[in-house]
Amino acid sequence: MMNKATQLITPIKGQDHMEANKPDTATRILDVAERLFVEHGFEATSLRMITQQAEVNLAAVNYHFGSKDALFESVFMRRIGPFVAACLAELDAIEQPGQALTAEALVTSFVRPCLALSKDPSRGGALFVRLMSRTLVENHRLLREALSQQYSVFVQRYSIAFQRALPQFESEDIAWRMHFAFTVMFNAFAGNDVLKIFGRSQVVNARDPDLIIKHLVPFVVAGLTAPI
Amino acid sequence: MMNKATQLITPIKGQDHMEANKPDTATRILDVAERLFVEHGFEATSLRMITQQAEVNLAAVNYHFGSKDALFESVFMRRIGPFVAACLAELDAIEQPGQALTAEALVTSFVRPCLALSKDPSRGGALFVRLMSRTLVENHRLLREALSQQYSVFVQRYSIAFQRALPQFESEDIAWRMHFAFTVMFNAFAGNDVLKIFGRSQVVNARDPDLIIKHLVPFVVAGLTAPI
DNA sequence: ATGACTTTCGAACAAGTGTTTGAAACTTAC
DNA sequence: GTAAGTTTCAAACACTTGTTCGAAAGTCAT
Repeated sequence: MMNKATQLITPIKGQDHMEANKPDTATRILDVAERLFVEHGFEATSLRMITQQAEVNLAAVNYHFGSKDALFESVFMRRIGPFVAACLAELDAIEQPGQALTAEALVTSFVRPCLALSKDPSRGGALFVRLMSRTLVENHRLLREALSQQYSVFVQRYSIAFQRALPQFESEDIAWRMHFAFTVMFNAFAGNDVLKIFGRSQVVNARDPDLIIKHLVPFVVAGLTAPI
Repeated sequence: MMNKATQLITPIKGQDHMEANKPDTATRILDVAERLFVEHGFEATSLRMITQQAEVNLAAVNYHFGSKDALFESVFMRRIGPFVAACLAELDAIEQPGQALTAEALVTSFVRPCLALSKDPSRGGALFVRLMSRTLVENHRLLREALSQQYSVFVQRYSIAFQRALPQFESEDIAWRMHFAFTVMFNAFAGNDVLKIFGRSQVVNARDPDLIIKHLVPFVVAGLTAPI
């Protein structure tokens, strides 16, 4: 099986006869798998669905990724790194020592990468946020442990930042409000419309990124800063 | 196959030799299925897992409910009716003509049935809210259509109520805020902790109903009533 | 006790699942 | 051109899935 080193080199290889700029086999599998995992969930997506739509052989998944579980991990890991990095970069920009740190700036620092993601199909578009929201409730055994160790810096950075931005509250209260804030932000970008389950929601386009931000930021900031 | 009429009568039947007050076969299936659907999701839960834990024969599911899809619908329908009724009753109580209608009262009218549910294992406990949050992202083909027609009254009642409680806002803004409010309320009671996916969350007991309400209500009310 | 239902049970069904294998095709370097 | 290495492919693997069926067991009114 192809190892990581060769995988990083292969993009430069031959591929002379341009066939509609068809991406790598592994990339095509990742793209299709990402979409299908979001649409139908992990369990309901079969490898045959993926390989057919990706126009690759069935065995290609196990050859390139090892197993279905490992494929899911690869799908997830391809996006999470850059996303977290983008958030931390935004944090760096607003955490300048002299500058005051507001809750709104913190909310925006998370919302902006979500917006950028939603508008850039080459980076998975809005799919990744939806994938995260699915992963959240599906409670994947593999990811929970793998991620919780690796990306705890994300929560730590935001926790410290929120402590600075909301010095009037105790840390337990802040933790709860962060919990609520990230919940609503994630689900808003994922387009999970709770009210649709009870009947036609009034929100006409719950997945329009600009509209989301316009309404989302004031809501979250107000919730975060409300007096206790 | 047993029809609905007989099903309503059967609870009165024999069952003389008390066997630890074991419930009906159909009820036992519903109870186990509800728990497993929440834990593992619809697709990842096999009929054999259900029938083994319920200590019934494999064919019992198809005999009593017809199919796995129909079983899921039954699991869901058993809870949704009483829950919606409880919310509407709360609404009735606070919508007295003379009385002023506040956003906080509306939030509480939804949160109280959630709390009652969480504390009453005989009605599914917190499981049902978690089931709803799973169903929400799993986007079940069956439920979306069945529910959207039947329970549109839920959304309509709350829409009208929120229009009354927040007359200073346009209906589009209210729709968005309702969208956010119900999103965070549902996920809070479902115990979906977004931050856990990135690392250890600071919220120690995100599933304690009383703690949820204490922190949730101020957050949501502030978000709903924030000036635009 | 008889007969009519209702419910349970074990066994089997066809279809779909993730994974493996070994040979073929392709690519690359000498 | 040859050989080594990489990638694709068709076929099969063992296994699980939801569903069906007919017989056995249980229930109940007469």
